[in-house]
Amino acid sequence: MRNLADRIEAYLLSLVRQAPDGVLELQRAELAEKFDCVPSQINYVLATRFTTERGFLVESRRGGGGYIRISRLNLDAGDELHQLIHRAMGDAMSQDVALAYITRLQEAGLLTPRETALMTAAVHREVLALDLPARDILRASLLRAMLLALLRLE
Amino acid sequence: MRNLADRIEAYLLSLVRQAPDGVLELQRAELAEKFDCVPSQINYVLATRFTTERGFLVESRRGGGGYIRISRLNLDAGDELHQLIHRAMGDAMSQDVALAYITRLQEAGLLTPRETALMTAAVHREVLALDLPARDILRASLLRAMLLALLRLE
DNA sequence: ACGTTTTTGACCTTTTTTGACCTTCGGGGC
DNA sequence: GCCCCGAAGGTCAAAAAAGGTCAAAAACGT
Repeated sequence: MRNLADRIEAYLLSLVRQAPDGVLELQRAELAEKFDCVPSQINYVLATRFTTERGFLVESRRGGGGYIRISRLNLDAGDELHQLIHRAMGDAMSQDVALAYITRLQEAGLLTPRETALMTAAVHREVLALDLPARDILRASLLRAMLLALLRLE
Repeated sequence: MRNLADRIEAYLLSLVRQAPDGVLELQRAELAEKFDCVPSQINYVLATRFTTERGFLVESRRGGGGYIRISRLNLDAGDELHQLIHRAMGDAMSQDVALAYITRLQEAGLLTPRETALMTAAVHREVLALDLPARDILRASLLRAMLLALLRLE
């Protein structure tokens, strides 16, 4: 295989596939050791290959007993959400647009009334008290994170 | 399990759950002995895991016949939610404290798993990408807005 | 030759573990 | 009653154990 990053990707991919619940946990230093590379190479692979766009979730913890966890998102179920998050949504969003998305998701039966209320409240401009270019960026980040969280539960 | 602190936490948690009235009493030295660690490790676990935000009260007594007592506080009525929003919640909140509250509300049956996931995601520091005094203020405002929104639906 | 992707390394942050030293309480002896 | 002693538990900071970030250098593709 061509390069280190690709080899590490292939290795991790095979481990994730083998994992019964699609969840893989490992130590960064150990993996770096195995491939005889610097630890930050692992971060590079994770950042470029195991993105949410490709259907992965990466979490980690520092300190004694730290780890990196890679899980596969269950994509079939929430495909509509996934599309929305990665294609339609830009990295800045006005309140109106955000509310329109939320409403649409509720109408599609993807959000309960309580969930809709929650998200609607979160996205309001008085809550996100920032000046304007920043506020719209924060709103997009917030909405994306919340939708991603739902995707992860499927 | 990954590390000592997590193992001790799990052990204590299981004992507290088993205790009929949610009160557990133990000797620090004995527990340290059981896990083969220094006694102050126990204090570390208590300080980081059995906090009031997570719904625990820890008391202790020194000297002969000394002990450590862990009790679970309960958060039942929606009335508690009011309290949380108006009083307990200052105008700035760290991620840890926010997560602790959200977890407690879920445990009290006031939030569904999806609502918990939504709020948990919203409150994360990578999502709220601001510098520090501002981030904690925004987080408090966001959490308050989301909880109020749920309260209004009742 | 130029832009893009990969590789590397220096430096940073978070979390846990450990140990030296301190405080409080109860009981015995005076 | 007062003092001392041993039996608890408490505090704090250093060391250790992870993982993260960022930008420069190298390699690659066209």
